[in-house]
Amino acid sequence: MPELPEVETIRRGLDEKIRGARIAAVTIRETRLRRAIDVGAIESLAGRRVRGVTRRGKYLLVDVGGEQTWLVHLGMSGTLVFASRDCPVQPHEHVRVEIAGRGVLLYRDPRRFGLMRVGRAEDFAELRAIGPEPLGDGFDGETLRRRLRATRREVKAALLDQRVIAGIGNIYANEILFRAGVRPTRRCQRLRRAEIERIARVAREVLTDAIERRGTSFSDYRDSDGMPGSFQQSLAVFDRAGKPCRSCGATVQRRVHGGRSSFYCPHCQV
DNA sequence: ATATGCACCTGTGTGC
DNA sequence: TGCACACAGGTGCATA
Repeated sequence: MPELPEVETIRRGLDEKIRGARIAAVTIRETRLRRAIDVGAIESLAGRRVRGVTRRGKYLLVDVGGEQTWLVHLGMSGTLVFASRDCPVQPHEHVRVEIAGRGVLLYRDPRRFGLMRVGRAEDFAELRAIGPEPLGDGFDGETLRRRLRATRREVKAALLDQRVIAGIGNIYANEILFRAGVRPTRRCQRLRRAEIERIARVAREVLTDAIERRGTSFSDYRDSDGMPGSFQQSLAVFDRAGKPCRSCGATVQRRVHGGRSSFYCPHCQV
């Protein structure tokens, strides 16, 4: 579910709520995520103090000092919601982290595609190959061009590949390509330099706008306050098959590639 | 290298 | 109302 804007929204909320606080206790109710939770490792968070919360792609990194970091990926349906200390156990609440004097942090994940572990940040294999941050300093058309020109893949598949660029998922890949005027099926090698420049530029625009709107709550995404985002109101093509393009009125198309839906305007996107 | 299919799970919406 | 089925924001693996 959550892509870069949703994870970033959660990061900002959490950083504000738990930075500087001590972790009082950890309760694990369900270990069966995508990979089984290492109970001992997660329980070792108890007693540590939160230094800050950062993000890499769709991963959250909670620095708890002593060279240790709590790594969390929310998968498709994960949420990290901050609640009061007396909050009753919620459905699909797999992990509860008590933050001394502040409240509790609930990790909920109905589909259990998420992941969490504790270790040294530089040892996390899943972070090693992640591509550049689209909102990072120095990300531009040239950065993206270098990573796309060598491949014959369809451009949407490349944007979804976390090794090519960090944090983009199915919603934002579709929205970025719409705003850039490029069809999802275009081959990377055949893209004009100006098109790649546009993709890089609108990627930053779309992701920035979406963070301002606190993410897309197309069904069940919630931020760390349990509140939905509002970027779904700004979606141009995602989940709008059969509806008129907001720009030209042509009918938005849906196609499936590699098991994932692509949405595009046949008139606005070339 | 790349494409495809599937697997991991639960929940929701749709059509019959 | 019940049931079957399609589909969902992610990732990783096996296979061709």
